[in-house]
Amino acid sequence: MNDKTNNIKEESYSHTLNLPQTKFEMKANLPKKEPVTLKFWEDNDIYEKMLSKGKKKYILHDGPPYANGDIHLGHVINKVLKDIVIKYKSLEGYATPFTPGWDCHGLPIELQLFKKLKVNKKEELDILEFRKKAREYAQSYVEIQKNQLKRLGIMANWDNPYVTMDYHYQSKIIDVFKELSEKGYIYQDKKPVYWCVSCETALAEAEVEYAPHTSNSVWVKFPLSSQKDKFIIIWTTTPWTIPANLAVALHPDYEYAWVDIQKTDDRGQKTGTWIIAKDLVKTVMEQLGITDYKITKTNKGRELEGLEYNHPLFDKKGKIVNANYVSLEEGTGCVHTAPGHGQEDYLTGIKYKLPIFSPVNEKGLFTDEVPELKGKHVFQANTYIVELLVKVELLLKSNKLEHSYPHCWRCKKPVIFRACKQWFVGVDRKSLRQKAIKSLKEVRWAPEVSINRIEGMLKIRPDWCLSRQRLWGVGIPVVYCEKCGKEILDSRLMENVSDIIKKEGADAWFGYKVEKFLPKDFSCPKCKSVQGFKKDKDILDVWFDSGISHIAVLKDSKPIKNEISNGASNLDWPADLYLEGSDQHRGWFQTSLLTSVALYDKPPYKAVLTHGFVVDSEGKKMSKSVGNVTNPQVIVNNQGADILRLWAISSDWGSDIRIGEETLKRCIEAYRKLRNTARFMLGNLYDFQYSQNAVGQSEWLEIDRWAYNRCLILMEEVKEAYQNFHFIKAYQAIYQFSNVDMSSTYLDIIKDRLYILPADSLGRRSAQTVMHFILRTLTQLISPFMSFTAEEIWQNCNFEEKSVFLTNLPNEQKIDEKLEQKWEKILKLREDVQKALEEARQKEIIGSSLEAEVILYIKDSHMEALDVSKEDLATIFIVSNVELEKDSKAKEIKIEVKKAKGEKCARCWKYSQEVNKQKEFPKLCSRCATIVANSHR
RNA sequence: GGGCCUAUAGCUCAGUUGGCUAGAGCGCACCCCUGAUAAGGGUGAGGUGCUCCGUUCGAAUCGGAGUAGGCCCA
Repeated sequence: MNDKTNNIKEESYSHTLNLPQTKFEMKANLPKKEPVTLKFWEDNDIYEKMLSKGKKKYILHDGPPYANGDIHLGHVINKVLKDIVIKYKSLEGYATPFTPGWDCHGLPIELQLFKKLKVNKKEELDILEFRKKAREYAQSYVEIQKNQLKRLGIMANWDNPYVTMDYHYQSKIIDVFKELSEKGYIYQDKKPVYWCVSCETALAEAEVEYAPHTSNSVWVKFPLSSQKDKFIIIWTTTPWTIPANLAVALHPDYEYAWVDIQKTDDRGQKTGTWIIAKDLVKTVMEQLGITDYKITKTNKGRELEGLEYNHPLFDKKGKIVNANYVSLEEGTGCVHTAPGHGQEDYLTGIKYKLPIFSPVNEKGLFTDEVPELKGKHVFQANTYIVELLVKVELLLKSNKLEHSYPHCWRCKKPVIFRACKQWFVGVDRKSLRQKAIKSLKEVRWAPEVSINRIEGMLKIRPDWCLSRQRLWGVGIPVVYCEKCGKEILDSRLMENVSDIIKKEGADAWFGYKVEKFLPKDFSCPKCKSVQGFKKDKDILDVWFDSGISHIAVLKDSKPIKNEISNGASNLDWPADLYLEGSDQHRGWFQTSLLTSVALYDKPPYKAVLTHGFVVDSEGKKMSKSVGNVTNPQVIVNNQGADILRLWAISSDWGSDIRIGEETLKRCIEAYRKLRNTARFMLGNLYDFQYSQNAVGQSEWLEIDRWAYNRCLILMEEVKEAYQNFHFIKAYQAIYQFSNVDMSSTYLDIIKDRLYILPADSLGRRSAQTVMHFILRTLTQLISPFMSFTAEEIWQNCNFEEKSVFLTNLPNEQKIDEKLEQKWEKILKLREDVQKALEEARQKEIIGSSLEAEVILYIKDSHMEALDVSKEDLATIFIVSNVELEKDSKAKEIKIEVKKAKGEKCARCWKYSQEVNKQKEFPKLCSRCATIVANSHR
């Protein structure tokens, strides 16, 4: 060892400093650490204990995701936002029992199973066997999704979620159906559905696929009733629906022409005056090969509304109606309307109170409602109807047309629209619609404009069709009299059904014979028959299942691990908050509202928050085919759940939420910054025990009081942001506090005190006391979103409570406005000084700021206003010396930067003229010399 | 096609009732530090405020038209 290295060793005073020490690693390694934290929460029942700390309750009612598939980012944003609300409310001292749910019945699961089991016709199935498999399938996804959600750090009543296929829940569904029925909301009517005549089954939208199909397209004259030789001309590709024609729809705003056909052809068919949309006259005439015609007048569609015509085939009348969906893309602008055979036709039928006429049975054969065609198959009937039309001289033209047409996904045969009897909730019964709309005002909507959306939808929504011709769901508890066909809504019967389902599940309805459910002395209310009843075969719409969750879950809640949570886990009705994606305006928000207003006259929620959808970095929706889907599991496994949670809170839920590479990069950077700031504080608290080392507030140094004050201000900001559901604002405030107020200002300034001063000195303990408070508060404030990391911080510091989630935010303290104002000025001055320092650095006068001496030339009047000693200013600027000079010419303050006098102290690195002037520690300034000397004794 | 909504720096967001050269943090560039070190500090450069038209003394902010995108319908 030569002299030089020996010297350096002697000159190094690092070992005499209080440098930070912590086991809290800089590198997060979240994918590895998070599971450990999860286990900690689980082993210590942290969630259950968390519930027991508050008396006031805050109920966020979970909207049930569908039990199929893996968790995607939509689930993530939704559940993380919920978790943030809950954890924050808990910090405020509320008990926040949160019971997650799953929607388990319904078509998607059926379809998955059909694929898996290679089933062709559902009639081939043993229904109970199938339902058993469906239950297993749903259960398996409940477990899969539950684990994925748990992994995200969502705290909830995971051991006892609500699943809509629970026997208890299923029986509740029947109970609500019964209550609605008793109040007169439930009725039966017909409605068209896709129907495969080959499979003899109703098909859902998702079971229909479009394929080319050749149809008979026909142009037909419908004679007006009151005016001779005047006709309205329709065009259709499904002649077989003409027998069910009840109306012809015109667009109210389009011009319709009365066209005189001049030339009489051989068959005498192309004569008279025809009504056709004006813009289509030319096209239609060309299609029909007519050259000689004249438009005599025109009318708006709305002016023709109500005109009557004679049905072309049968002795009945139809009328002209208006509909906005009428287009001029093809046909004549006059749309043949058969309410029993089309979705739009149906709605028009409802609007004009037309019967939903559908004279076709399940095999596709005409019924005796049309005697002329009885027994004929609809597809074969096409030709026959064309012949009939020719016979009555009303057919203008017929040809083959290939177009896209719905086909059955299983047998690949073309499907038809056929009206079936279905059960409905009458939205206009007992003013339900008006009451529901009125009740919207009692709810706090976030964002506020979302009330427009649900109100708009509520205003135009049709009656709620509850029947689904499916297998996997809760049966409709209704029977029919076989003798007279009467449908029977009977409360006693429904009670029986509910009781049995509660014990055995909804399979019972399908498994037992009808007699099992009939009450004593049951008879048909119409024909008084006492035997011969059959069950309704349909199941309830799954939206009904989830729409009653506020009843099944909130009104009828089951406590969890009661001995720990002290009963606080019981839920309350109505919920404080519903929080779902914006698609639920049509879905769950609405179905929940309707059931609630119908039964209890008020909404099931006090507030509703609607968030946008997750889209890619360009704002486009994610889709497998485009290949822009981000998989949350990948992020969790590579970066950690806290990164995703950070992304969730740093996004504005009010509109679409973007995610992309850069977004995630920014989240990771932000995460590191927050983590490191916390790490620094942890490291500097290694020798601090609050009970032994804390300094009373009155003894704190001023800058410590400032930092404390800033932290109080932050809490206020965060609190207000949360009250407004403005999570991102809370996050940004926290982040900036950590970054600006702490990392680059306060922590940088107090390093000197922390490192240099004796461990137990007032200056150091004062800083630590405040830092302890700030770290504690900051950790609490990030815990709703950076839950894993917050817990990790907590476990690395000697705070009293077992977990950050068992704490409350500190009581409200008075904010020192005066101090804040004063320091605003000081920090502005600091900024200016830093600019001056940078200039000096560019000129190579200084490198580190401690190499500088700063001279402030201050106008006389400002001298007192500054109210800080030059020693404090030097500390605040992190320079070696500050001199204050009065200067009457200075505008306010002029800043000059010089190379600091003296030499660098080997210990504190400040420049001082005292260095090299002492015997014992020549390389040190007097402050350090004293400290080192004392520590040697 | 209809209803509702969104559009401010590379990213995430602020911008009260229309009013000073449109802000913040991050990122980026450059510099410093090497006792928070795969860290920390400083300075700086970035914006046709989606486009066009209009109201106004004055518009990111109000009105109209359009473009792009989202959700829900059709």
